Amino acid sequence: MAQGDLALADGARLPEVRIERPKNREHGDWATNIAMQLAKKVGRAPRDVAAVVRDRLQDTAGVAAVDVAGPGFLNITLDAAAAGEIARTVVEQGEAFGRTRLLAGTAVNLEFVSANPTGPVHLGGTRWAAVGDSLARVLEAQGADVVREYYFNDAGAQIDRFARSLLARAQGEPAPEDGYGGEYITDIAGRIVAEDPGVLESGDPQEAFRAAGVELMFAEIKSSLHDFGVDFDVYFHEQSLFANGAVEKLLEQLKTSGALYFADGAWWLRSSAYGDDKDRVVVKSDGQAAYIAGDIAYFKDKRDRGADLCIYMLGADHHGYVARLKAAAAALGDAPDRVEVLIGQMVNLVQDGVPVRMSKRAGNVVTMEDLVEAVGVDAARYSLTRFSVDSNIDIDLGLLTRRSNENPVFYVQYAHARTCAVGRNAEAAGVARTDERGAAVFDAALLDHPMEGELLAALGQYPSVLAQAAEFREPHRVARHLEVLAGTYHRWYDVCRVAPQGEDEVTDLHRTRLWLNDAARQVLANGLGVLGVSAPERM
RNA sequence: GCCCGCGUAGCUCAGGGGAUAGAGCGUCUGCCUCCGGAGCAGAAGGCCGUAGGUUCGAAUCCUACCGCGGGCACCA
Repeated sequence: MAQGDLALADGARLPEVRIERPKNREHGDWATNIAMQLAKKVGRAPRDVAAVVRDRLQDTAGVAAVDVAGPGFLNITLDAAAAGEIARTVVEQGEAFGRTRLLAGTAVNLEFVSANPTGPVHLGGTRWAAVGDSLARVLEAQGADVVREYYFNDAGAQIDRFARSLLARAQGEPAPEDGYGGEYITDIAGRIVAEDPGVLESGDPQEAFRAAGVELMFAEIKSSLHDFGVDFDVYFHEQSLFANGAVEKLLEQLKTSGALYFADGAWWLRSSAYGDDKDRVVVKSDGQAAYIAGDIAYFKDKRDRGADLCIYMLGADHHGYVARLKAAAAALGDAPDRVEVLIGQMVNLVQDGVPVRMSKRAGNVVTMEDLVEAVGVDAARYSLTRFSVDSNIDIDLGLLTRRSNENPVFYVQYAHARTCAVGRNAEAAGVARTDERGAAVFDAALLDHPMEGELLAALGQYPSVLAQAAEFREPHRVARHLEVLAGTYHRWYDVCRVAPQGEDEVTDLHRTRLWLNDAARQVLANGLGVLGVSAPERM
């Protein structure tokens, strides 16, 4: 074996080479742990392997240094010119920077919110609205075709309770014991009577209140979602599944195909094969379809409409559904990974440190509109999206209503506003990204200040952050990176001027730094766009 | 009892096998002659719930236990 050669041991396979933007700037522009992974396979010490790779890499164009560090990491540092190119790339790609075609051709059906039309969207639903819409944007940024879907649950017993509650209020009686008692019930009942004064004397007043009430509630939900920046492509009515006989037809098909089995007078789905603690009844012994029958039919409908992947976002109180939905897919002969269920934890409301109970029935509901009124759409969406959905979160209403700048959305938005201010000032001082003839003036090698290196690195990390957010279905990663980027930008602003001071001459350094400033503005804007939060030019 | 999630700085939370575990808020000390001080620099603050295991390497993966939150219908 010649000096510097590496030979794999018999039967050993080459590991995947992964090279990434290191978290710590002292570890260069790019880093890889390949030497540590290879060490055993080639029978040499990790640092020795790293040294061999280093010798091969260090003459590569644009590479300033390759260092072996720690237990055997390879840290690659680019020269200023190569590292600085990212600024030009960002500006030239504009809104496209960070987007890929990784999921091109994949049709995703993303179902979220799906709150019952028995009341306004509450805080939990508001979290899914913010996170779900952002996830849709994250997936679209990777090229996926996303259908945002809202399952409108208008066929169940809770709607009967809703109708009876409305009727009772209209007659001046208290809400029934199992009904809904919020103020909005009185409000809606009043609107129904105002619109149709004879409704109480009609043949079937409860049915009249049901139809009109659902209609009004639905319109209200749609409108508050729209004001929240969330517009669904499909509002799917549960009732439509039963109305056209799709469920019955499907059930017959499943009975004969062997997907269901008959026992104790009922038809069962073998959901226990998919992690459920027991099998579930699909057709009750009285011949009626159970709720899950609708789920199966609904899933089939989504697939028939072309969805390759069906993502359901559900609250933690529905986690028991995961196995059932997977089983539903299997009953139709689909692979269980056609179904993905994202379980999000609860949002708790705290007022001055004391938990507030949220209950539609009790009427002390905190709604999407309440939150927006208190803090605005941007702060509401951002503060709900910056957390992993795996975490229970406490929202202190007192804090939010105080409009304190504890909310990081201000920090990020301010960074964006500042990039715009710097751009305006640069223009006033005669600094442009181009010369008099309109040709680009960009000399990446001039961006050699350590803070510029950090800012360039933060910009360079954005595409992989976005890709990871899509892969793990975690839009909060984008928000967190924007906070890092905003901090880096503020520090850069502090030490590197774009506009010349006083009567100083405009140089290529100023022009080149304007590219960097504008690149930061672009990435902040792109990231905020993914979160559905505005990027103000002034605040 | 069984199932899901969580447990990281005083508080709220990042961290999806790597290097010295991070941010914001809060506390303390500094920085306004010049692109927005809604900013910046620095300090203090951690047995990453506990105990084992896998690995060259674990906050991260596995097991058990403890604590917190949420579930467990031939309801919808």
